[in-house]
Amino acid sequence: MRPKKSKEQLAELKASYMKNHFASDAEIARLMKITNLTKGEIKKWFSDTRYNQRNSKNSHVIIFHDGGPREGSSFSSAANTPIVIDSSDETPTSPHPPHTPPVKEKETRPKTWNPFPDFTLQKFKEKTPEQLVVLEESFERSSTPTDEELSRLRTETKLTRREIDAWFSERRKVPSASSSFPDSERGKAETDGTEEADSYSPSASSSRKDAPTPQGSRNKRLPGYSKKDIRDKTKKTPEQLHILKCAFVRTQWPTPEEYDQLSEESGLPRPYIVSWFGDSRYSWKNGNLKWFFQYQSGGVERQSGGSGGKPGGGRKRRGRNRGWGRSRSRKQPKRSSYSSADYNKCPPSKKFKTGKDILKDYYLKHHFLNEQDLDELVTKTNMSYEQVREWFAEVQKRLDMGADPFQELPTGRADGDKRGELGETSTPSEEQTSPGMGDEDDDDDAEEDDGEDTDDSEVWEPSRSVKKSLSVSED
DNA sequence: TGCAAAACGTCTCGTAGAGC
DNA sequence: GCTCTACGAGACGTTTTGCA
Repeated sequence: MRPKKSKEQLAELKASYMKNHFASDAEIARLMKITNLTKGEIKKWFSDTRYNQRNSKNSHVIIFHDGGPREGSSFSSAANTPIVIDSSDETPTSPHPPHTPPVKEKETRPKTWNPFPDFTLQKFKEKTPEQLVVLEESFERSSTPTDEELSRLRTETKLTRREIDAWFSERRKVPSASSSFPDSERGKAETDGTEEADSYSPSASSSRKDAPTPQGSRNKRLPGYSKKDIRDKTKKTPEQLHILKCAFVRTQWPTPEEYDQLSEESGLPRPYIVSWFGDSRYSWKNGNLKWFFQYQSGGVERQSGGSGGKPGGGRKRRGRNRGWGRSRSRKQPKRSSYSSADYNKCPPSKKFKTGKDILKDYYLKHHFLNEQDLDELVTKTNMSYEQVREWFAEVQKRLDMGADPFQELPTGRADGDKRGELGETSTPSEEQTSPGMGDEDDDDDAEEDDGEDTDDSEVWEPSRSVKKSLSVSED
């Protein structure tokens, strides 16, 4: 059961939303007091509301009546004022109401972590000693709370079901509270009034000294701990990193099952793994993932301390190819499936099909790139939009120069040639749209991808960044 | 049963710190 | 200075839930 927010809570949230679609810290603090919701819940509500309003059918003009769309409870005085919302969603500035300056979302975001002294616990979704007592008591009764119990816990602790679930999940990993939750740690947590107790789970219980602190979110800034302490606690071991890196080389978008599997394999909490993959993708996209090629080239086998092996020469693997924009209608992309054994052995790349031939065939047939066929080409070749365009541009260029247009053309990583041809000279941004596309089991995946991706190709569109770069290149 | 709200999972992106 | 890593924030699409 997911308890809905009460009318009063919604009214307050909506009233606040009316004033500003991006709640300030002060406003959130106020809402937290009034609504008894956590900061995360409030922010989530704002985020979802912005999103939903943009996507709603008549999102250009949103009117919150008193008490909201359904209920007629009291509401703020500003509630009768229509709000014009730009639903273009092209920039993060759109959700801002007219009376607020068009500040970019990223600019509104604090540059650094901003302490929130009065609401530290909520801010970090950390649990108070009282909450922990309730949770512990419940856990002692049953390690797997019923829905009823969850609801009760939620009511009592004011935590979200997700948080409670996560706590139980982590708590179950701990053999016993006494052994896993050292007094010193508990004392610290309690005296700090932080959720260190919450983090007692793997970090304190695991023999892996670097095992991080899980509990749903990976981010736990613990007052009383130095940043170094925190980083040390959350730092992954070389072995764990190796497992993750091997998995990353295989696929940059693991399935949920694979995340689970990796979590088991590495002993890391799942959220950490998900985050790590996200970070790695971002680094990869920006060309900052130096270890990637070492792993991909097979130069790293069973390493025991960071990346090693022979450098360079590897092909990037396709994870989620063609750039998966935020606006993409998101089915789960086709992802590789592999056994857990694969995680450790970083299987060597194998030869895969080339998208070059597809492009060549297309070119021979049409002699130019028809924009309408771009999606299809991207799908078939496992190349990015940019790469396809690049390929055609190169053909044209070579034709203009009177050279053989098909000799060693850049087909990107779809056929593994890009590394040696364009890849070495391409900028990270040039590579960003199709991380590691094509390669090894893409031989197989490519076939499957074609089918599945084609299904979603109707709704897929390149990410904003891709679109942007494309439009630039078009210019 | 259909709709709307809420929850959920995962994404990208920017940034800071640690280590080399 | 560079690379890697961790973290915070918000966006987005899907699923679940509650209610008329």
